Amino acid sequence: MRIGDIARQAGVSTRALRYYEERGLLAPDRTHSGQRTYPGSAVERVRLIQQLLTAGLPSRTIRKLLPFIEAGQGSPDAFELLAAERDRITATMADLAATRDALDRMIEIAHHPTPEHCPALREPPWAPYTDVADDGAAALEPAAPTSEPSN
Amino acid sequence: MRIGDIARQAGVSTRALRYYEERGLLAPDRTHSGQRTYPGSAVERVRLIQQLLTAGLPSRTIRKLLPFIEAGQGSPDAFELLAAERDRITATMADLAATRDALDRMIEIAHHPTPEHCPALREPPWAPYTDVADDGAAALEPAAPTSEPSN
DNA sequence: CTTGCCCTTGACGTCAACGTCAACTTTTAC
DNA sequence: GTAAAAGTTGACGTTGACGTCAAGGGCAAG
Repeated sequence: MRIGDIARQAGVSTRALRYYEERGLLAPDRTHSGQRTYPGSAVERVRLIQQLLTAGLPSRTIRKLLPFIEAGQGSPDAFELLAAERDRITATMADLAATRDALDRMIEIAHHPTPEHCPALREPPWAPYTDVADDGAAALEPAAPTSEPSN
Repeated sequence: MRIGDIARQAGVSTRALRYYEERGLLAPDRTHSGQRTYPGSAVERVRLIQQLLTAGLPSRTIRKLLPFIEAGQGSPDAFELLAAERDRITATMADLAATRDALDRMIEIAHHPTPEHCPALREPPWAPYTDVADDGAAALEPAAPTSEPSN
C-alpha cells in the first residue's frame, strides 16, 4: 500500500506518516522509483502510535516500546518501560479526576442562586491543595474591588 | 506580597507569573516604583491556574472561567463553559483509561515466557479499534521461532 | 502527448507555556 | 554606603507534532 492509502485508513495525514518514519516509528520499503510501500499491518501500527501519542507519550518513548509490542514479548527492561508509562498514565488520570471533581463542585455551586446559605462554600472548590497555611489572615483577603481581568 | 513570594508559595517561576498576567489570568497592583504586589489569595489562584493548565485547558479558556469561579456563581454561559470543560476532561480520561488498559494487556503478555499457548494473543493488545480486518494473516506476524529475548 | 493525481525531498511556519539572557532599577542586608 | 538580592521590560530560544508551501518526478487514461 502507498502512503495515501495508509493515511486514509489510519486517519492521519501523509505528513504525519513521514514524520513517524523520520522519528523511527515506521520503516516502509521503497519501490524502484523511491515511493514508500507499507504492509497492511501498518494501518494498525499507525493507530497504535496515534493512541500512544494522544496519551502523552513522546515519540522517543514510543520508538523504544514498539519493538517489544510487535514482538509480543519482552525483556525485563521492556517490562519496566511499559510499567513506567502505565503508571505515568495512571497518575495523569488521577490529576484529571481531581480537576474534573473540582469543576463539578464549581458547577454545583454555580447552580445555587444565592450561595450565602451553601455550606459547600466553606470548602472552596478551587483550593484542592491545602498545605500553605503560613498566613491565615492573608488567605482570607477581603476581595478588593479591583477591576477584573478585562475581556 | 511580591512576585518572588507568590512564586515560591505556589511553586511556579516568576516568569510564569508574568506570563499569566500577560494572558489576563492575574492582575497584580503596582507599587509606586512599578513592582508587582499580589494579595495572599493569589497563591491559591495560581495553583488553580496551574491545575487547569495541567488538565489541558488553554489559558484563553481559563481566562474566561476564572471570573465565574472567583465570583462563586455564574450565568448559564458560565455553566455551559464549565460543563464543556468537565466533559472534555472526562473524555480525555476515557482515552487514557483505554490506553492504560492496552498497556496492561501488553505487560501481561510480556510476562508470559512462551506466548504460544496464551489465549490473550487472539486479541492483539495493540489493536483497540478493530474495524479494518483487511488482512488477518499480516496481523499475526510470524514471530521468530527462537524464543530468545531480543535485546 | 498531455492532463491530472499521487508521490518525493527540503525547508520554513505554528502554537503554548514558558526558559533564558540582557540591561537596568529598586529593595534589602550588613 | 555599598553590595547582593530581587524586581522591571524586552526580546529571542525551546520543544513536539505536525501544517504548509515549493519545486519537481512517476504513471495510467484519453
